[in-house]
Amino acid sequence: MDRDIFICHNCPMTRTMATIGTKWKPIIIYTIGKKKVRFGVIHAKMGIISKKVLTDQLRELEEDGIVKREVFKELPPRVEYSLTPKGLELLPILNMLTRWNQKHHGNTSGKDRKPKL
Amino acid sequence: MDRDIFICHNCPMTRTMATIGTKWKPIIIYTIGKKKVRFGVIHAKMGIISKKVLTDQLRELEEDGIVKREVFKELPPRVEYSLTPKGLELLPILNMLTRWNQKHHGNTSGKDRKPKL
DNA sequence: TTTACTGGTTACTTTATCGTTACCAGTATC
DNA sequence: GATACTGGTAACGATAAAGTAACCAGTAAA
Repeated sequence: MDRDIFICHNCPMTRTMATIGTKWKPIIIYTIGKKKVRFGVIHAKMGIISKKVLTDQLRELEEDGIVKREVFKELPPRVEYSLTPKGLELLPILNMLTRWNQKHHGNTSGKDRKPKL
Repeated sequence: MDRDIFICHNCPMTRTMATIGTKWKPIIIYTIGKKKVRFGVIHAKMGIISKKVLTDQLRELEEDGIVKREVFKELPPRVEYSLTPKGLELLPILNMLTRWNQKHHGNTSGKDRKPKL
């Protein structure tokens, strides 16, 4: 349901989660990093996301000004993605999150809540 | 499906998202903040999450050592939740995320991707 | 005796998100 | 002519996540 009136609706954390809080977006941003990468490379690196969902999420990230999409008029098509300045500001924050997780779990801890992928 | 072998599985960002990347967890952590709050207060402040899901998410956060749950032997029952030291380390990072969002959207921008709540 | 309170639990339903499959187009390669 | 390439799109199906509704228990209040 689409409720417009509730207490937490406009709290900053809720809005932030709406923008980048989906399952894949932080991982996509993290995968792109400071580079310019092609769609196929992102897809190969991420390995398990479907092409359809990756396309959808990249579109939303582009719409939100987090990711820049460059189309080269070639065949077969070549499209490169990179983070905008706005997107680049997220990287250190995401890195802090991953360092927090690593500090508390290490890289290969068996006790991690396993990703549902 | 539960796939055990893929490229991005053990990347730190994926593991981090598995731990706190669900829709509600960052908002719960943000709502608790530095205080000790009762279940009913968290629920009232968040406003739209169901009791069942709030209970479930708090349980997982407790299991992951992010949230501390204190039961007082009273009737009707009184349970207070607070962040553990591990959980408190997340707060500044979540605050950075919300500041990033506010910097780029402001508090009431109509252009935000609306939370699907 | 009935209602209210709190913080749950459970079975089932609904919604959101993700994935599958087939298709597209235009060049290059075989 | 068929296949391969890339980066998509669309319709449909599957799964995960969230929500609903009813229930629980034991005191207190009405």
